[in-house]
Amino acid sequence: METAKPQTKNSKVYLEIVRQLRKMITADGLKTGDKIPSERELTERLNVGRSSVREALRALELLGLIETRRGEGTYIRDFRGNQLVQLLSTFILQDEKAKKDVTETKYYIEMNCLRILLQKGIRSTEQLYENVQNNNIDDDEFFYQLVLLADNHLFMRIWMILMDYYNAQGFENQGGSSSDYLSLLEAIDAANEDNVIRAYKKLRNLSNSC
Amino acid sequence: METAKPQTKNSKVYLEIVRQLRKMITADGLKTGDKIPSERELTERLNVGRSSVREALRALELLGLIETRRGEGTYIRDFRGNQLVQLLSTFILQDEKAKKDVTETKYYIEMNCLRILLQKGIRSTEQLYENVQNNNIDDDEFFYQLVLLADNHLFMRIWMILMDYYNAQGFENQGGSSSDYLSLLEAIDAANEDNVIRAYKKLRNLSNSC
DNA sequence: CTTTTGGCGGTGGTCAGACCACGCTTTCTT
DNA sequence: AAGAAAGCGTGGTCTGACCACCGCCAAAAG
Repeated sequence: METAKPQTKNSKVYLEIVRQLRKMITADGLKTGDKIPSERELTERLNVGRSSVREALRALELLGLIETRRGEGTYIRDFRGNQLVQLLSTFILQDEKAKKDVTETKYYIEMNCLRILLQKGIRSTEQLYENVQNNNIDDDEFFYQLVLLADNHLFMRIWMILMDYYNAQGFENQGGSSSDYLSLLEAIDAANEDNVIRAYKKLRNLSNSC
Repeated sequence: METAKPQTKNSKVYLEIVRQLRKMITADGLKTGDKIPSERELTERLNVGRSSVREALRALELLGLIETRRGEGTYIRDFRGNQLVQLLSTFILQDEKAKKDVTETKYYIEMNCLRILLQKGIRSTEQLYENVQNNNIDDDEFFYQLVLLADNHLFMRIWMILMDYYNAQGFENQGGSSSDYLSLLEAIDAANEDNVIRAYKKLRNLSNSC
């Protein structure tokens, strides 16, 4: 019989349940879309009250990590941090410094991915060129593709979160002209790091220093 | 009498409470550190059950937006845009591929911070030189100081998480000789980006490409 | 008088039980 | 066989109870 009673006096039951849940997920190899045990079953298995189980589940739900369907059950969700970010940004993202950090971080992550592309010898895709040439450019989509190409799951996750934050702040639309995007793609395929960074900075209207 | 009963059939009470809470905070101009009404008072004011209030509060707590102190109350928390990353990462970093990404990401983040230092014209501290000269070098501590200098809270959080994972995975010991660290510091103070990156890569035993 | 201490009220933490709303499956009716 | 109804399991919500903890203040001790 496992129990989710907190080991230390400070920790709370619902946090312990979150941990147990995570453990359970990895142990059973549960994936996106899979069902997790019902609230009442968790209550029994973890030997805690149902309200505590619900506190844990509601918290995870607000985070977008799980999804609950009344009358059916609770399922693991594909995280696309939407609601969460909107919530957070309107809530506490008043801090000006935090906003700057978001922008700065997003830009640096994007540059990282560009550098990774060069290092790994990855080239742009036809798709990207087509969108640029058709003047059909969505900045988020454009960089989503690039970050995806970099093939670093972690950067992808971080970037998506930052993108959501960035957009949630109601900034004026980013990005430059389609020629800027084209220059970037060409620099990538030419495998010239300096030009890539230069093109990126022009696209983002960043100063040339550094 | 206001009520937090969901307007539509789909929404849940605890989500409505979150919204009301947000409204309440902006309306009353509450800031970081301020106290919000007690659970029982919210129960009355919003005309809902206490368990629903708690579900909302627990969710916000897990998000790091509020802080609860038993016997005292619930307070708005100093939120610097990232508790989020902390939590998400523990859920995201499960698959094997991600582990390889950890190293790559950590290194890139560190390089980002170095570049930020140059761009912002920040120099190394005496402390850093002393530690290096005394041969008293802890790699984590060394880069912690540098990342701190970069003054980007988001990068700091991400880096700390990555550091934890990196160390937890029992990777071979990082870091080079003290002369490598010294070269890096000198390159920073010379504000020469190429040399900084070169010094960093030597320190980390990375290839020169890219 | 000052200091200590004990109790009281308020707060969060947890549990148990009850009831409702909903989706699905099975069974019964037609 | 097709449709309708009942039953079961699930999440959603509320209530009331009890505990642990904190801060305050009056009463007791010095």
